[in-house]
Amino acid sequence: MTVRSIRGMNDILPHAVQAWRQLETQFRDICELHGYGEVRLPVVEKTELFHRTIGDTTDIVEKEMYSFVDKGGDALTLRPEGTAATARAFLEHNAGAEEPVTKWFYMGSMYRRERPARGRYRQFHQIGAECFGDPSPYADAELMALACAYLKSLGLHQLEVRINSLGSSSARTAYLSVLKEYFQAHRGSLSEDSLRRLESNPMRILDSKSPEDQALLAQAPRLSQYLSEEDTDHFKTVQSCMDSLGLAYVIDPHLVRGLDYYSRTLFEVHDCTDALGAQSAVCGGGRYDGLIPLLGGKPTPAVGFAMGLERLLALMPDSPSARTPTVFVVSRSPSARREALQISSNLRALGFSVDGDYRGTSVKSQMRRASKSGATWVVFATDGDQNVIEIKNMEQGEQHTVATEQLPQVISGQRPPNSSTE
RNA sequence: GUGGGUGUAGCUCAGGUGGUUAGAGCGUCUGGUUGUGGCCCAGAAGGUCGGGGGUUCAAGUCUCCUCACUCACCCCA
Repeated sequence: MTVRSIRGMNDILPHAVQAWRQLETQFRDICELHGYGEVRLPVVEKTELFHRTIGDTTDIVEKEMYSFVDKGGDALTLRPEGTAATARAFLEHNAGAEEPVTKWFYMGSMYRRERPARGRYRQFHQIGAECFGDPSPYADAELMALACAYLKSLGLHQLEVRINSLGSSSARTAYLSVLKEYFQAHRGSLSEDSLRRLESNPMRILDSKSPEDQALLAQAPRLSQYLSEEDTDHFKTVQSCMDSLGLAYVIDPHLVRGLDYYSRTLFEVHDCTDALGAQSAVCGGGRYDGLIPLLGGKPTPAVGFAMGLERLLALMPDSPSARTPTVFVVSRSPSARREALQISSNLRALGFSVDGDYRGTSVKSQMRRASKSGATWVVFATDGDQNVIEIKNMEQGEQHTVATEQLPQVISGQRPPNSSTE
């Protein structure tokens, strides 16, 4: 048996990389338009970082992390997400002391030992943006605007932005106990999954898909009733900002997060087509004013989001591979291959993209490859006179003999080929 | 993690009730007259039928296990 790649960890071949690059460069551009700077952080962190930020009871930490002990005895983990490390770096470099507001973005591979499915892999790629130091609702709105601008720039339109507010941690604690009480009182009619969630993560019951739970959910106490006046004002301002920016959204009272450090604004962007199946969320984010203190920093407001590139990719129309040379060098005979190599090298030094075929196959075969490559010019290499050279325009089918020294100008279109042999 | 579906050439797929050298299209390669592409034509290469056990005179076809992919759930972005 030949060695195969790890389950859930995929190769990305040249024809696909084109689309990946588009996703990445587009994100860089949009982030920089919004005043965000790129950070590049390690793929491996101390396991403790994720225990402290994500929490010990979540599925991610409990059973999905790639954790190991290295030869020095340190407990390390392949990062399962990007926010924890970004916050760690923010604190480690004391970035908050240099500037009042720190706006960073990142892109990279993340690792989670989940069961692979469409749009979900064990090595997957996320892009994300985090803003530290600004508690205002305007920061939330700007961040969502960034996310929307990015998705729009990719040509994705069938999307829905869902927002909700979790309120401050005190409001949420109060709500949580009421909610727990409510579900306890009706535990007989809860689905099996939700019964489990009642112990591990009661808020999660709110976004249960089980039909058995729906009736109960409709009557469940609303988080919005437990928000403080400041929380409510904050959320209202977020909404009015979205309105004035012309960004459509729906308020989803059942939108929740399992993690404790989230506060106030929460948002997700979902795909409305069925292209992703059950994995319809393409972007998730929100405010996490409680995160930095978990890492030992002083209270620092923060908002951020992350998107999975595999899911975005699944929504993108197929783009043609763009590895198209402008010149294809054809060797008239096997002995002309040395000259073909020389011509290619000279043209490449001038910045032309050049391909060729040195296998010594027939001219016909080389021409077929030249045609398939999409090159606009074929240059014929021969053993003979090196002062002139024959070239063929593959779009018009015209063949010309030009002085070798004029070749660069002709193929770049700066000088018309003067003589024609066909 | 739970439950379903699928797994045959590089790719997309055919291969009723088990029976001789496993097929097609696309792609690749070589040709179709003396050195030149895209269309067309011909030929060739390429498969231990995901892997391993079992039943059988005989298994791509039945059975068990295993691996991979995929869908739903779970979880998440």
